[in-house]
Amino acid sequence: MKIATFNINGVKARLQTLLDWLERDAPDVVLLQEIKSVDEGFPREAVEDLGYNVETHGQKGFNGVAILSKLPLEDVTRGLPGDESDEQARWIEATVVGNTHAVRVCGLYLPNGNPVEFGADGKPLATGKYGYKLGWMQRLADRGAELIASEMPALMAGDYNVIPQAEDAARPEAWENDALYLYESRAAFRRVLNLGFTEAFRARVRGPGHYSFWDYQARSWERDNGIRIDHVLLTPQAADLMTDVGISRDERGREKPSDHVPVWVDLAA
DNA sequence: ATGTCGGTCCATGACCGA
Repeated sequence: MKIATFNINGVKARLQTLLDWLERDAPDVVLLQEIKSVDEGFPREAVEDLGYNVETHGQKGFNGVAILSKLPLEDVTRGLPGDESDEQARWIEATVVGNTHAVRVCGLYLPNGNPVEFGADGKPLATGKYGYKLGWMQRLADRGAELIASEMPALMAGDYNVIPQAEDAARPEAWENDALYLYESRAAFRRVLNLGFTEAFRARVRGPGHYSFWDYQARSWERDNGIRIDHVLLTPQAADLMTDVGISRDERGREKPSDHVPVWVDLAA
């Protein structure tokens, strides 16, 4: 069961790019972020024609997540629990019924968190967009703890908007005061890992030079000025099933690319 | 280099978010 996460930066503007990739790569399950579309606007038929079931959690203009699956989906839920007042569409989960296992998959688009406000002491304040990010990450940890406790094969994958370590940025010094790399963001990410999750890519690959995002600006792709912010976190029962993992870097060099590329895992499920 | 995209809207470019 090949499961990929992909921030496509607008499903309508990226439809041909998405369809070409789906045909070429044939993932069984796709967790999409930043569809930037309401549910009714999602190009459902074009994706269904390639053999996918489609479940969306859309929002007008911004955010929006979706699950595409060649395998049956059950028990779909939308929205990250823990704050009824949160109206941003950043979380969707479902159970994928595989040949040998059922896998709970959670697709997430973690808040960017910029701009950050700093206090007189120079320390970041947990206010505004950065406060929303940190609060969202606490709710993520709460949901993650439930998944760990379930003792089921499960994963949480998506655009985490967190650079976990210096080696995950071509120029870490450029991100020092950015919400993607501030200590509190990385600490919150590590708290989620410490619940018992395996970060799929780093379970297999070490060292610098592995990125999942290159900004459209300043010739970032041409200079390989990237960051690794799209991650797949596996419960122990899912990690035991992992047979392969990768980042589809080449997608960034194609026609009309997203600024992110797919990150994928293969599970023996 | 305030650099590039995608989306929205009382649009024909300004703004917002990333």
